[in-house]
Amino acid sequence: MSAAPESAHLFAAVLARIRAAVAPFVTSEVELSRVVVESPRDPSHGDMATNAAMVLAKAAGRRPRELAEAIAETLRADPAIAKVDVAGPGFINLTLRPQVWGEALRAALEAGSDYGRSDIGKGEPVNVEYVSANPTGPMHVGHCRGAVFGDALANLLAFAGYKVTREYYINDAGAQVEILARSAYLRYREALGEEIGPIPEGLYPGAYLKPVGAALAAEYGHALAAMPETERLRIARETAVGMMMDAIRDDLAALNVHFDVFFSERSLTDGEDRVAAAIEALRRRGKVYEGRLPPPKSGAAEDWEDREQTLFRSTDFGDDVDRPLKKSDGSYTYFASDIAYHKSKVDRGFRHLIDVWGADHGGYVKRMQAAVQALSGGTARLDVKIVQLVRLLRGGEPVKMSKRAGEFVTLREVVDEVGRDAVRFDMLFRKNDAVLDFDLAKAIEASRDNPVFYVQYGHARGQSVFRQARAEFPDLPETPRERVRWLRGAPLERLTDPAELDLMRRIALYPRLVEGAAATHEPHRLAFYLYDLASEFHALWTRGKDLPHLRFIIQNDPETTRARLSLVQGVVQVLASGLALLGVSAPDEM
RNA sequence: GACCCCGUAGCUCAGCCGGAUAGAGCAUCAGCCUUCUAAGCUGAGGGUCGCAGGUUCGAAUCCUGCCGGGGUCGCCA
Repeated sequence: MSAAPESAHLFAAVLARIRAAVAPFVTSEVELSRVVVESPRDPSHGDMATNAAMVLAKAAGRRPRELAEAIAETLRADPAIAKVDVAGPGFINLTLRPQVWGEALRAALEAGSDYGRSDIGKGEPVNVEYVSANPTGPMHVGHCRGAVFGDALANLLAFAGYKVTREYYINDAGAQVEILARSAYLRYREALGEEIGPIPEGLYPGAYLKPVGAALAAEYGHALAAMPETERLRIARETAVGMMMDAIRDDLAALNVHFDVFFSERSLTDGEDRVAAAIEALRRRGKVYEGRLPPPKSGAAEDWEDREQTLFRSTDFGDDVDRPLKKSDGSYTYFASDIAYHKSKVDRGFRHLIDVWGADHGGYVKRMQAAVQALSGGTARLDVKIVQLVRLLRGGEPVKMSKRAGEFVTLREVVDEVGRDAVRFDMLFRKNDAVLDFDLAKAIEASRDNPVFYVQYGHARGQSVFRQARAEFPDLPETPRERVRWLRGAPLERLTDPAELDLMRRIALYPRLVEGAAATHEPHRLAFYLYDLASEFHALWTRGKDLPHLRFIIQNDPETTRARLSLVQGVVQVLASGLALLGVSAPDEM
């Protein structure tokens, strides 16, 4: 960054300089990792500030302010830094030379759609498992948030240099799928003309199984009914699961969500018993034993039966009680299957595991993390992201859903009504672990109230400036890459208005923001950043109304115009990049 | 009974690995349209960061306890 930053990542470049400057005072890497560089809230504190002196003071055995002065002295020699101040308890405030912001913008433009990409993941494999909805019916609106969250997180991680596998766990074993099979078989009889009457209690009543029955009838005619029960239920089950998964895949595609791997629970026990193998592996590590559990503390425990059972020692890893691996009938618990499934992830070489779960599974986090820790000998880490409940509203009023009557709003209905972009952005415009109100009426509103519109409109507005500019400069190219070439050499030092500098700073922040969002597994940060960026752009745009000299296109001043267009291009580019990571389109006009 | 999440302006929410005087939108009030999309923008008022301790140069942020709201618990997936 002597004159021009070698890295497009301005913050990383400055941090590297600070680290170099503090190197003589550092005694351990731990301290160094606490040194951060940030942009201060108060502009009078300069462009960037670091806590280095305060963090290192104790270990260096010097007073913070004194240490700060010493570090400041080194930094003053830096050609990219115009001014260094020591303030408050020991902050080191840096004012960068003005052209640094222009250089950062230039670097952003040259990087194009790769701006913000990083290699903090170092190509390491990371497995992101999300949705994993039971294949017993269509996706409902509750699945949206996890789907969108997982997808955006996977995008972010890939952009941050991880090798991402997007995975869906199909619960195609167990009691629910047996019910599905029976329900499908009933629909098959119905398709053959039999009068089946009301669907019996305990079976799935949904009409969505009628096509499954019809398909079975079309393929097997009356032959299916003549088969032994286990055989015909197997066929009914496989057909039903297959058709449900096709429907789920279609629904997910409507949301622009796609997976690399669909992992079948049944496959764990189909050939060799991999659940048994997983339990055995844990037993070898001394984490499985036969024992008794205390009775449950709450609820109606009338069917509680004190017996010896196979238990996983999850309390060794901070869980409250040890967890059963087998039911009283000898079959595996869901947890046991899940252990085998996560063992598969570890065995496939993943050390970074991320599971996206609904809030109702919150109680399972500890035991699953315990299992992964035990399975991997502590080498793999499982981060479980809980997505909280979504409350579906229309104009502020809750949308009525009656589970008993089988009336639930499907994912497809919501996407069809408000569009994929609104669903995705709104679901991400909130921390994952806080409940979210999703208002169908607001989601399609074209106003500042509606964040997705506001951000997309920022992009469209930027593009419209270029359409307008083409009237003035007929040779202005359309594609981003050629546009950047056309803008090369523009006098960016003419961008001096506070609103322009704000935007340049915001653009320079993008790579750091992406890294942070990826590292903390928090896509919502990106959504908020884009909102802020769009807001600053709208503000600048409108200033041109009052102050014509601030307009992007200046009639007889092609060079200033090129500088301004460079800024607009930066905005457009970052908005497009960020929206793409969130899986939201960036329209050229609205 | 235990565990998880939440508690920040009247409302909805941000607050990055602890940083300097806690931010935005809505709502309220006062303004801005012969001009690149007013589908927008500018400004003002408004907060004991649930409460009480602790950790330290420094706490909305970390720890402990309480209060309030939501969720989960069992060989159900």
